[in-house]
Amino acid sequence: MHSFTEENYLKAIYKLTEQVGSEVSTNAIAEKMSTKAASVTDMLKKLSDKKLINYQKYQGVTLTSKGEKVALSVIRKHRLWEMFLLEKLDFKWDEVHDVAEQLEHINSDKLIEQIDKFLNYPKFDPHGDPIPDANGKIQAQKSKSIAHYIKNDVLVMTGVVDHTTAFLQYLDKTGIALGDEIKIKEVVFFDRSLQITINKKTTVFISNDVAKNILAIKK
Amino acid sequence: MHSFTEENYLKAIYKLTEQVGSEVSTNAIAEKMSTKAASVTDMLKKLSDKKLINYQKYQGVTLTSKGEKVALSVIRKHRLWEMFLLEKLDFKWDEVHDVAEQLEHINSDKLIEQIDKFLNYPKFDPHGDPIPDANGKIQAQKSKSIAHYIKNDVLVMTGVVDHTTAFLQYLDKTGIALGDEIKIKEVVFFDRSLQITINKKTTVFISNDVAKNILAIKK
DNA sequence: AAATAAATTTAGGCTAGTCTAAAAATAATT
DNA sequence: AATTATTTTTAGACTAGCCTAAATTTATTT
Repeated sequence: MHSFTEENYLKAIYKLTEQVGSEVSTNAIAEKMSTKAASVTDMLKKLSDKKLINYQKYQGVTLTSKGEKVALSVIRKHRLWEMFLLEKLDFKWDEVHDVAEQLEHINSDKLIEQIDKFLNYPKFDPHGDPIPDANGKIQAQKSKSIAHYIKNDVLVMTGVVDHTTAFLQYLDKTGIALGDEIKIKEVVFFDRSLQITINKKTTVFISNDVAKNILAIKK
Repeated sequence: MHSFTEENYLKAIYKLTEQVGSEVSTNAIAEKMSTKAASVTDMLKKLSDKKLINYQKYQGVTLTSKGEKVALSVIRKHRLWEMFLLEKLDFKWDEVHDVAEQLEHINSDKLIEQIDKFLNYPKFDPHGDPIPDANGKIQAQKSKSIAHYIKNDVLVMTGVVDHTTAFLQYLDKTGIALGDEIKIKEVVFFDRSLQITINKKTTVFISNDVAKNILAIKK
């Protein structure tokens, strides 16, 4: 297997690649990993020897498909553990990250598949980020705030941007929950507030400020 | 915090101390840790510098109260995770150990307290071994097989020795489960079979062979 | 009590991952 | 195009944990 450190480098490279869309620089990795460029270079050589990254001196790096598979597996575990901590163990939003950073390196296929089952196979974590499946396949579309969608779009609520209890309570009261179907009935021109239908039943109005904090994907 | 390796050494020393009842030898630790005596000596120096063990060259080691606290915390986590895997994630007996060995090193007070709560604060793991509480306090008595007890003893069922599905199914059918009150009504002299009352309700007969595989403590 | 055997420690070396300081390569500026 | 600035890599060193081989201490026999 791969060491914790190797896994963390691969995850960092994956996420940086997502952001920049091309080769990732040594300095960018160093910053993300809170380490020094020289240390990164050492690790890049090792990962390259193991065929986990494509690396040529001074040219930046990309993941090989083998490396990407490892990264996606770590991300899958991270997101499922976050879900588990939040939903089953009453963790608060600001408490989950550090623990999930540790749990994501636990090596046991059975463990993570059972956690997945226990959570009833969620497709998105509550940040709206997609959870890769056991084969590393990832839902093509990423969640966007519902402020980005247009009239008549039919969506699935996948997460929130603002995780304060105040906001979560507002959602609760309004009757919007993870997994709900949301249809955009109307976009009010002058303030971009929305009229939406939840699960084909109730119809509510929400401000643009609220809309910006609700994540969804097209159904 | 302490490294995984340090935690594993402390746990090994704790368990060996339980077995031998006095100072633990370098060789015994080496064998338990599947490593070489020279490596153990190195680690003993480090643990001694950190005041986690009492160590004098050639004289064997004992844990300091600080070291014992760490060991008990690791054991607590190990036993709670085993419980969790077995009860909540449908793991089999032979599957839990390796994963619990990893999970026992996850560092988060909140995590382990929530797991404890989620399991409804078990006092014994299903081996019948006591689970230390959050302060490292451990139930004084260890579980013994009910074959050790005598007429009129009132017990709490804490675990099993034989974890085969065949035996577990037998217990299930007979109506004996973890946490049940078991009263020894009669010990048959010639074959040491038992008549027991479960939860003050049903009374059943079990052979000595079965009794030897059921763990309990005095109520 | 001396000699031998067993256990333990020291000495020196290895790998993974990190660091600082200096050298080399690439990018930006004049 | 030449110079300067930035980025990246190399060189050499450090710690944690591990190893083998040799030295030392303790235990056991004779």
